[in-house]
Amino acid sequence: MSQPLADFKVGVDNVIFSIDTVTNRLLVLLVKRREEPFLGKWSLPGSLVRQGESLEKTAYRTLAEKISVSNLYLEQLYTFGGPNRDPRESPDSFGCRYLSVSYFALVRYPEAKLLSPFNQYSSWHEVKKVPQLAFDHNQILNYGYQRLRNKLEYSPIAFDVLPEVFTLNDLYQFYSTVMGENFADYSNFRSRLLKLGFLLDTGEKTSRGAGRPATLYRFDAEAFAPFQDKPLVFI
Amino acid sequence: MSQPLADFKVGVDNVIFSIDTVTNRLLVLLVKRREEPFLGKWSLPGSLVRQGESLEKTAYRTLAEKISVSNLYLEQLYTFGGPNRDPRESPDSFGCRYLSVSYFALVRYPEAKLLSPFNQYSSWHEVKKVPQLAFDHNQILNYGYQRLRNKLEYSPIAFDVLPEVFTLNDLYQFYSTVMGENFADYSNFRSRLLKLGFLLDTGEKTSRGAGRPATLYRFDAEAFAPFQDKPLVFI
DNA sequence: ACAAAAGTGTTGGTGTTACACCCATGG
DNA sequence: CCATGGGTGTAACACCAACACTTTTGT
Repeated sequence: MSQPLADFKVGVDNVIFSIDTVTNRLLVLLVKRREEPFLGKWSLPGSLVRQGESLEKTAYRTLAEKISVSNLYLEQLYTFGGPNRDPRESPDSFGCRYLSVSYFALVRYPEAKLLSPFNQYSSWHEVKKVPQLAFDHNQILNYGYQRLRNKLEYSPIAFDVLPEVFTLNDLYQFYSTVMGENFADYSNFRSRLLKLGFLLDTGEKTSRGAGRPATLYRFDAEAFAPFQDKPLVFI
Repeated sequence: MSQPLADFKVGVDNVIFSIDTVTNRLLVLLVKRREEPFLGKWSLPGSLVRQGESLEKTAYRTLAEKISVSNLYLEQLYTFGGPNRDPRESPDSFGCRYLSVSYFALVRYPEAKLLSPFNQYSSWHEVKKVPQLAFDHNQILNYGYQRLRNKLEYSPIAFDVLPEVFTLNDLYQFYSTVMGENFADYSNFRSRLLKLGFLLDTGEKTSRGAGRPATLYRFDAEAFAPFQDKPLVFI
């Protein structure tokens, strides 16, 4: 205990993803900073942890302040806490460190309406075209993007965010939007997922414009259980 | 900013694994607590973050205080920070929260000698037989164990901790000690790894007692590159 | 010679890729 | 009747599990 300990303020920064299934774009929610440092720059939505509040609760609150969410997936990402990641922690500001516990979220796009008081300052950005962000937020975003792709390959998080019933094409669009160009061919994606057996045929069909009507499926969480941590699809 | 913010002390807890290749046991380093709370209980080695010190640096320092390490793998695991995880944070202790950023380490066993001043209070424990630990450390340990198995399947971390040159049997023992009973058969493990082509035959042989001498191999980091994030072995 | 350790091969089955093909509907 | 989107099938190939087998050493 010879060395002085660091004092910390702990904040939560959220990487909130959403998939616009109409234009097939992967989006991330950013807010424009209204104070120094980095005034006017885009940044990840974040907030400091309050008394008696768990980290996850802080993450959820931050999210709920920006958008109205009904369905989402949320998990911790990484903790960034090196000295000098925040310009405010210069020696004359009491040597206080800013620790950022980052969370990763996936929300249902059509329902994730931006709340009005923040409309001017927060908006969805296409992940491929995000500008330079405040602090080390570009790094956090990249880390989150990687995690998103991993999760999609191994976990059923897509079903947390797709409608109750969906077509196999919806699912395929969703996956290929996130995974990028060199994703598997539709017919193989299809047969692989159906063989796994956790997609229930509802019997209902839906017709979108021309073409044969598509079968609507439903995700069966119980039937999925055996596939925990096993890859669902390949690239 | 209506609600009061939480004050934090930030510590790092390490899950330090090691494989005893002689007895084929997976070990974790624990220290016996010498102060309240949980006086006398075993716990993960941890330390509070000092001024100007990065989280990773703290993790490394904590590790170096307990054992002399030359070769290791270190990565961040998870941040546990809910209220009430530490009994010290009761309302009469200023409502201060203890945040634990956990790190996961894999060290080379034969060289990881315990440093003398701590000998009485720290020791290696077989992972299968760890007692009840202080705080939420059992939870952290389990989380680390899961990560270890994942990492072994997807990353070449075994080679950070095996000697420069090793036999395929050494490698197999290493893997099956961590992965458990139902791990692949030796001959299949062998042919799979050799086919991948990042193990260089050194031409040298080694003889251990009776039996045919084993070829010594070396890990080739460059040849490994294409296999980033792809599974190396199967269960 | 024999046991022990190292290393090779075979076989049946399964998964994956890439592609061609059939089905149902709207205009 | 044809373009469009939905859905099925298949041949070639790579891979994996299990297990039997050969080779090389120490005693």
